[in-house]
Amino acid sequence: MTTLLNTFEKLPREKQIKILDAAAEAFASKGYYGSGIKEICERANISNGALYKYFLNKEELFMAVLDRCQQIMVEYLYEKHTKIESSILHTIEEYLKEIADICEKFPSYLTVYANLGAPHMEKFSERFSERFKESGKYIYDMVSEAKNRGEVIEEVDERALGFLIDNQFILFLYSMLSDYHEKRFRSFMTIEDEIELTTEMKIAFILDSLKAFFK
Amino acid sequence: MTTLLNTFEKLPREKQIKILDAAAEAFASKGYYGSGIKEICERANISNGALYKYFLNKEELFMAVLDRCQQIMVEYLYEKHTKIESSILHTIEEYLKEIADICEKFPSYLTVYANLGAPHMEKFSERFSERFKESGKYIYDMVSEAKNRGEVIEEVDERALGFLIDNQFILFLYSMLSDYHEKRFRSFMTIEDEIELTTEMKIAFILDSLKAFFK
Amino acid sequence: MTTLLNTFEKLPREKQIKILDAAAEAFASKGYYGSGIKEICERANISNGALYKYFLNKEELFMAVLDRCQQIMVEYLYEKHTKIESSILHTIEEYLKEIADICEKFPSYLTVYANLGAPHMEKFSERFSERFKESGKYIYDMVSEAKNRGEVIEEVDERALGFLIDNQFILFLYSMLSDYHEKRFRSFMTIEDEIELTTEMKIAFILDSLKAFFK
Amino acid sequence: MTTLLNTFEKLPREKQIKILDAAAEAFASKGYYGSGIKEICERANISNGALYKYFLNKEELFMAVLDRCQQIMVEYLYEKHTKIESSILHTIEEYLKEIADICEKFPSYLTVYANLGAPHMEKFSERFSERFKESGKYIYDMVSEAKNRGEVIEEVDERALGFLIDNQFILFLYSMLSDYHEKRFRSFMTIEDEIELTTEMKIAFILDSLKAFFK
DNA sequence: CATGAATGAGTTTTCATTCAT
DNA sequence: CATGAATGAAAACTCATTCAT
Repeated sequence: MTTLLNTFEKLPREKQIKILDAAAEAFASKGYYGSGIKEICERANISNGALYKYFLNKEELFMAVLDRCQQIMVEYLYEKHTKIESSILHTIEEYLKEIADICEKFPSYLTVYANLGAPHMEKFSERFSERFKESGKYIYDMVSEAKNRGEVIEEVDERALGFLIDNQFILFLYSMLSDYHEKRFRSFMTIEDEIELTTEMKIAFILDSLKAFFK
Repeated sequence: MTTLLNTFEKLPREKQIKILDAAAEAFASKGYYGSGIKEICERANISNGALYKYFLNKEELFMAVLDRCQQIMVEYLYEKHTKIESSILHTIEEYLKEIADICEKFPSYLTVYANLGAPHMEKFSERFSERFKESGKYIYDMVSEAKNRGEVIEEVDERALGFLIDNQFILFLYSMLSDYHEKRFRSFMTIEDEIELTTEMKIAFILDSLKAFFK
Repeated sequence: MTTLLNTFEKLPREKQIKILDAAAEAFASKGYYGSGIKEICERANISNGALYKYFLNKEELFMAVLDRCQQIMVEYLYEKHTKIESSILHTIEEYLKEIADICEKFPSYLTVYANLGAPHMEKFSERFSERFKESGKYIYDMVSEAKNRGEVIEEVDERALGFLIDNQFILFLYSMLSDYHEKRFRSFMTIEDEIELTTEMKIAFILDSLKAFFK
Repeated sequence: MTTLLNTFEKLPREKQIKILDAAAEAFASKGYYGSGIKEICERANISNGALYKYFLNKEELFMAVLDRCQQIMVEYLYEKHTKIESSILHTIEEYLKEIADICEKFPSYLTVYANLGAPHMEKFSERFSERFKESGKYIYDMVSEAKNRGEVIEEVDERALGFLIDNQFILFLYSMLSDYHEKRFRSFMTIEDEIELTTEMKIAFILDSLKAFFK
């Protein structure tokens, strides 16, 4: 009488999280196809069969992880920024800090989410296309309102600036999660491998790159 | 006395390319773990055993594909731009066109390359860390020289601007290869799904976002 | 002081039947190995655990279904024919009609029963070997009495005729339950696939094949 | 370039037979769903993977076994009887002997074939429906010709007699393969369990049951 | 060298059975 | 007693890799 997902939903939240965490960790570190059900179950300390009571198959488990990704991003990123009260540069800084924060708190989920951009993940990423419109709208509004408040230089189109800012966000996010993008960051900042590259430094660097847009 | 060439290198270049193309197509569309040796051999019209004569294993084959990625990028992207003769905005435009061009010519290789950023590809991406320094340097130089020519506004740091421009390049590249990033682009440009989004429109949009930096 | 009834026997007869019906349907349509406990429980509207309170395991459940098969056959087939009052040909006709009847009333049980003949069911069919003697005896008696009444031609051995008649019964039964045997029937009657083959036609055909034995 | 079945067809006939034999034995003794691929491979002395090179899946393997069943029956049963030269009773006797013969030579295949009549095997038996027409035709012709030669009593319809004879054949076949039907046979012959029931005895019994039809 | 059949450990998934609540 | 979540061995099937020809 109950759907399969309900079996999972009936679990204590703590256990749900443990399972999703285990899956997210696996998917983040080995990718979808590289991760095995067995390993995930071991990490989550549940039996092989239990997982298939909770989820119809591996795909559904992955989807559940993606749902939690979105949940996390909404809860920690978007909901915190419903009101833009201070200057846009400050807002951007706050936003970057927030990104850094959730990347530290939920690296696996964010990684899984970030990897959706790969072409062979199209099958999974489709369900997220709606999110872009929201995200795009959010940044556009931020810029638009700032322009109304006279904070933004006249010469630039709000949408184009929004896109540019979002690109900075995205690649900052990537740099928090992948060595590859971290190295790219270092390279532009001309920081040697031995020297530590702190989040603050990265944020300052990004803000620096953007300040020409604001009065 | 030549260096001891391995069996793959002894093949006629044409056949080498055919094999690498087949592999790149598979890896691009299905990812590393999702691609099977059998399928690649069939696409390349060689026998299963032959592949293992040419490459030690799947990993080595993937590495060879990555090497060709780099080769392509050097040949088509970097070597074409050793001299910066015209205005920086024009140079950027040319560069974006070039990116669009190689994405159309070698979508699979570029896709494979683009996906290296995923954390579970770290094992493979390490060998490319050197490239960033070059790439970073190249863009930095471009900006630096433009600044010397007085094309760039004073307020912005060359490295930060270089990073920002490179971010635009990267996400433009991604948008050429993945639906996911294409949709993100559309979302910011507020273009409906039904309307075609041409490369020219994207390039114009990016240039628009950057022009505030240049006099 | 009653005998120690097991839990199943303590259930209201109605519920017992519901469970056995569910099991019989599953076993008939998917075979013993193809049927799942879960599905049976769902059909019977009982919990998974309950079934294991009633039966030691799947095998015992199957045995219980077989017992009900036998019960049904005794009740509907054998008990109805304790007295042979009319002519043997008429008795045979009545018998065939009875077979058709219970096949329509209890197709699942009859199917399960019919499939016991398969060698991989030997494990289960052993407990029925006794039944043959009864059944054989019954038919033998029928023929024997008819012979005494002078209805049967002299040249034929009662036992051999009994066997032959029983074979007709059995394959008629099979034809009521399985498409395969139905098709065989059609083939001999040279009836096209499109034309309906009624039970009456089959019975008439069988009687026709037997009438040479009777005066 | 080659279809999957061809991989199997390329094997030396001996090995093909060994694999099909192993499969037939398993399917005969445990049924389709009760038989495991692993066990079959072990019996055939091939690896698990090899089997999947030869056959797309378990179903295809089963089909191949069925094909061999048919092959055997055609080769040993039908082809031997293209001409009916002697008296029909003698022909029937020969035919029964032949059945006994192939049952002894290929018990597994015959068993698999015999079990196709079970309703849950409908999925597989469909492809054999054509065979009935042939088989029916064959027996009908045999009876028909005998009638023309004046061997058959007038009162009986050829088709009905054909059906009756075929029923005897089928249940004789079953009795060679399954204990269950063997016991049924015994019961009608009133032979004790301890006494051996030879094939000759069974054949004689059947012939006895049929002789009333022939002059 | 090239071939492609063979291997077998590994994958995802199922399911009879158990057991805490 | 009843429940249904949990178990884990076993199923069908895959695939990177090897090796006889």
